[in-house]
Amino acid sequence: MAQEDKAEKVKVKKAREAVLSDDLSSGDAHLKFKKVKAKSTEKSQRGQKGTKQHQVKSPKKESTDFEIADDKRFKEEANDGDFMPVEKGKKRKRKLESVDGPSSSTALSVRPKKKKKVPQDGEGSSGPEKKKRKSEAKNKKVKKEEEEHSVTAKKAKKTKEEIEAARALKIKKKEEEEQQRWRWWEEEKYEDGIKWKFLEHKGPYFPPEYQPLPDNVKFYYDGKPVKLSLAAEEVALYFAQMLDHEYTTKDVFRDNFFKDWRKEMSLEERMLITDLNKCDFGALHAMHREKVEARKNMSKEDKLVIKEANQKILEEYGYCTLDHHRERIGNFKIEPPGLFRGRGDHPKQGMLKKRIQPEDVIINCSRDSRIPEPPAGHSWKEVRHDNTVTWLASWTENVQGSCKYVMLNANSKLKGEKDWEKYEVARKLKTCVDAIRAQYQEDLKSKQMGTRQRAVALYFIDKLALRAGNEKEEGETADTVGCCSLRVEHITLHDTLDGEKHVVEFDFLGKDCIRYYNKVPVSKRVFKNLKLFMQNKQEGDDLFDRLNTAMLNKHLSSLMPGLTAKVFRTYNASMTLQQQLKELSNPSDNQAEMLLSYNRANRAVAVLCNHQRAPPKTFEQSMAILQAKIESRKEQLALAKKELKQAKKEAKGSSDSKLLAAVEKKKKAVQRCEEQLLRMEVQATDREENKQIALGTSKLNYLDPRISVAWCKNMEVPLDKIYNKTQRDKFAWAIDMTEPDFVF
DNA sequence: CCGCTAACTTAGCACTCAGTCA
DNA sequence: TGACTGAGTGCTAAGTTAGCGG
Repeated sequence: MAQEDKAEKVKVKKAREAVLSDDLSSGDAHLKFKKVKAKSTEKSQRGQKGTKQHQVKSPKKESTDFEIADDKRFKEEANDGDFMPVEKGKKRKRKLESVDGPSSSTALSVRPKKKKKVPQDGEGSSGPEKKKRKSEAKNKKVKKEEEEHSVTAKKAKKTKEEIEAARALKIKKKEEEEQQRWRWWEEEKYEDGIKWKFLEHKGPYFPPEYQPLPDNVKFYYDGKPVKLSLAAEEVALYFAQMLDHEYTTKDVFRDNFFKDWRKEMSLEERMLITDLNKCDFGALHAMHREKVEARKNMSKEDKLVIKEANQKILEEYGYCTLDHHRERIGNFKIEPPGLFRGRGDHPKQGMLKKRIQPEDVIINCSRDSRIPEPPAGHSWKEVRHDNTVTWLASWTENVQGSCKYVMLNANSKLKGEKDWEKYEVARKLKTCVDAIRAQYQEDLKSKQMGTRQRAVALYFIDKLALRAGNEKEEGETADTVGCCSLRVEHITLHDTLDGEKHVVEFDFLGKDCIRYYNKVPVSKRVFKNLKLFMQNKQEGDDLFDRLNTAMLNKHLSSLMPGLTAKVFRTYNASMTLQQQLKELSNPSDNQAEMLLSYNRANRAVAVLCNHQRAPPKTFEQSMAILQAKIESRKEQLALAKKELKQAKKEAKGSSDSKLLAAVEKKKKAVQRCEEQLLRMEVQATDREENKQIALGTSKLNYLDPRISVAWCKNMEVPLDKIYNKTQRDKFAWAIDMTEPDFVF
């Protein structure tokens, strides 16, 4: 009944309708004002270094282009109207905490192992396994061929045949896959809110049970060995496993861990173990390291065994049947227990993330499907049949109290359709963005403070691609902000800076504690408004005290159905890509140059969206190596030039063909050297530019794949140079439907 | 109106693996 | 031949948004 009832109650989905038709009813989001939360001010060390890319005077082409283009859009207007005074929000005092780099995570589960030893190309093997073996066999053969020059002709021929066979099989496999692909984008869409009609799966896969410590591995407290209860021992091991990591030294982490650990202890243990500093996890830690080491050094056979076992698990739990089609599940494994690692300065870091039992899990599937069996001796929390949602299983996580879901893979219909829809909404914004921009420019003069704040916020969201910025509960998460939650300490106003007028300097931690640092010249009107918003406020006060995301989004949805703050990010990202591709790519370029242009366009978007990454650990090192290569190449070039000169001198006046040939040879050597040097230098700059910019996120989430597909078609660049297999699967809909004349 | 949270997208980092290099 | 490395993949935290119920 849940299914039917809920289906009936389903409200009109604006975004969806926006895709399909133009007559849309707007949503009925409620206005809301939350109590302003106090927040901490300290900045993370993390972003400090890597923020050049956002500066106004950036030397990089891509980062300035957007701003120049933008500045044309935003015409300066004079004179401000008068309006209501600023109401000061009530704020609590903030606590000061230092922030450290992001935390990392270490999977506890056994991972698939690499498979080196390849059995004979078996006719018996099947599925993906077969393909892999074939290709591995192929590689092996190629190597062999190179190594052994003396192999008999017969043997060489056979090898070639095998390579040919492997290639043919690969192509065949590809075709098969293509034929099996569910071309859902050619089908009619379901009525609103219905996500599926039939759903069957095996339930989530649970991590293995805890294996107690062997007797010879002991935990010591205050110098004395203590045999811990199973529950306490398990949690102790979580901590011991992380001992190499920096955050086990942090007070917050240690305190949280110790508090939660004590909850798992027996009464006696709790009485005895009262000080974390007296705990010695050394033996546990050593055991863990040994295990890791042993796993690394496992024989190929054993690794293969593990790999095959994982393959089996994937086959059994990794897929579901959705409306007659087999679809891959994204995260079918229940998250293993461990210690919570938040990002940045998270107040809950170190807390125990508990083991999820089947009794915690809600299953969602068709009533008429084979209901998944809970593990032996267990039962599900609930089995429901709700086809208005896309998840197959869910549970509540204990640290933050939020829901976790098992959902489908990105290449599934459910995800693909939603993605497509997202880009269609963004494209629709294109048709009314001028009007919206004009409107908020006008709103900058409004008599209503709220309206002015909304206008300025919208200006930031549009121009700088900031996130909406929901309020967050203090003490629950790290102190990060987005547009609506900006506080006065996050911006600095400069009447003039570096020769530019009305510059706003942003410096705050955004999602994932990634620092956003940017200096932006804004219009005089925006600047004056900001000054006004900051009047009589102090650190910790909200910049937009009359605005929140609900109000903003409500307003946006009245301007265009389906429009929300994040649509601007999608829209501006995709527009930037399209623009940059047009600007940078030259049809006469070769493929390498084409790809460089694509990457640069991609990079422009990543910079706009502030997608950063930690510089690779070996970055400096590998950069030094490259630099050394460049140097040695330079020397080679100098030498080659010298030799050329010498050869010329020798050949001068002579008509000896040998000498002339030598000159030609030297000339070519110089040329080759120059080319190689240039290529290396380009590579070096490219790598340097990319040092802390992550291209993947924008490619995966913000760039309409049809732009890239059309570009590839137009420029005759093979698509797999741009998208890897996973990405091609995810964007199958776009690859299939896009014509070269596609315009975002 | 308000607070809460379900549901879904977006995000960066850790780890693996295949190919390459010394 | 082992060490190294970059691309690809997995993991799960951290956002956004809509909708519900009091």
